[in-house]
Amino acid sequence: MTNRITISDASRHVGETVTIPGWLHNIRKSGKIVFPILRDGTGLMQCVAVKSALPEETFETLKHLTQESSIILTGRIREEARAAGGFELDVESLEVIQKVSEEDPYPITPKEHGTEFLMSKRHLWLRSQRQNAIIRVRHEIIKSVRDYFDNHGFTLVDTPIFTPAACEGTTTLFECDYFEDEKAYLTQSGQLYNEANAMAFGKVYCFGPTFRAEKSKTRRHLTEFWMVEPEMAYADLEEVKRVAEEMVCYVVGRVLEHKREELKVLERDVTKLEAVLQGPFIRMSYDEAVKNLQANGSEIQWGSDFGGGDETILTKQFDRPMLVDRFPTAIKAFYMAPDPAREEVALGVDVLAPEGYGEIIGGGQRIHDPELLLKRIHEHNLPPEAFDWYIDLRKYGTVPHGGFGMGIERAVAWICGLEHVRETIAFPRMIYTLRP
RNA sequence: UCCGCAGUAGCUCAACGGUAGAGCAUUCGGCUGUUAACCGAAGGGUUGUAGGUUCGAAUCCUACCUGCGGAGCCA
Repeated sequence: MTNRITISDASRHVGETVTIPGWLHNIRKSGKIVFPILRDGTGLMQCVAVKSALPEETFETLKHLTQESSIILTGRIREEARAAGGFELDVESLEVIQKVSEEDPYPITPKEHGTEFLMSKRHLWLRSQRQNAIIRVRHEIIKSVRDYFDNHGFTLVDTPIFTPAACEGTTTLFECDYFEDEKAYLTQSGQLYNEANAMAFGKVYCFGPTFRAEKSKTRRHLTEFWMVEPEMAYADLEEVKRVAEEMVCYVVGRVLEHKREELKVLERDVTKLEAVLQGPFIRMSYDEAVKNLQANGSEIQWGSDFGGGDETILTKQFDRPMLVDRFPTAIKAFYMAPDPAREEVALGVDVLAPEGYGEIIGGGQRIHDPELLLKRIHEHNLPPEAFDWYIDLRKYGTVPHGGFGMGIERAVAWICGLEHVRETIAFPRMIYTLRP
């Protein structure tokens, strides 16, 4: 018969006696009155326990509780301007599920800690308000990405994690020895399968984990990350760009609409996110981008890819994301369609997030001409027999098509305004980081 | 793999060739409106590891280990 609620619902239970199961986030003591801060995963609630209003044993037990002890508090909810959340619970009774030992107290104290230490306690760090807010924003981003595609005629067709060969030749792959006759690798993109699926369903997307065995140690890289990849039949580069822009705007709008509190916890400057929706994204060709960079002090030459600093120089000039297209064919994947008007550039596009965040999306139009595809496979020294099914797609009713991939963690880092992608996923996997 | 920076109490840091210290956390005491509460006291250390220089090393030198940042590659 207990009136069990969550802290996020407190405003609807003012004046009621309720029960909230949770954990002791912190406690402040002042003689005969104590203020336990209860955490239940949905928020924080300041509670008040007055010695004179409680049995001696209850008060003493509460007073000596340690941080993160699991407790169930029962009391009356009251509006209270002095409490952080605007509501307060007058404690009437207390059930202790477990008191955390004084000899081995909760390691994450309400003071400063370094990232190295916090990462080693990632399983506990997730309980903090800030980490909680990031993961909740991540959830909203993923949900809105799915909603966007679901509402625009895309069918979810997930692609395999085990693959027989590299989707894109250069990057290193994780090997797996289980399968008979040949080695398997963890996927680094669902794109090739997506193309088959697009010919079967028209518009598709896949959403799943991706693995890159790169020796990268930067704030933008994870070894295991999540990617959403739409692919559309009868679509050209312009359509790919249109969909990418519309989707990003939808996602940013949804986060602004539903996750204001979380953005506040993260101290995110929401005007920066609102600016994203104020007008069309900046459109720039690779040629223009190179000229822009050279004029701003970069040593980039036409023909090479952007360095990390280059993306920062470009994106800091605008308050909206940029669509940079028509990269040199030589630096792009074998399946990227060349511009018919200019063979040396490919119909590829990157979306660069503002404020220096850089690339969050890469994509473009694929080669649909069978002869050209075969030629490119040879030029890239790829074994044609490994791509026989992929070549089939060009033999049986080939059509212009394209799509893109968005890295979820990079999108989360940008929208949350984070320094490093490692905080955007509950248990990040990086080189040298497998635990916890 | 390469180039930088850093490892001192559970945590965040100080001491920079001459007795290892503070704040937080923990314990005890005080306080009926606290907001990373505050005030007083106590316990807590093989200074990342192994060598070397020196009368004496947390401090200087060498190697290694670990972490962080960057490059390449990418979402």
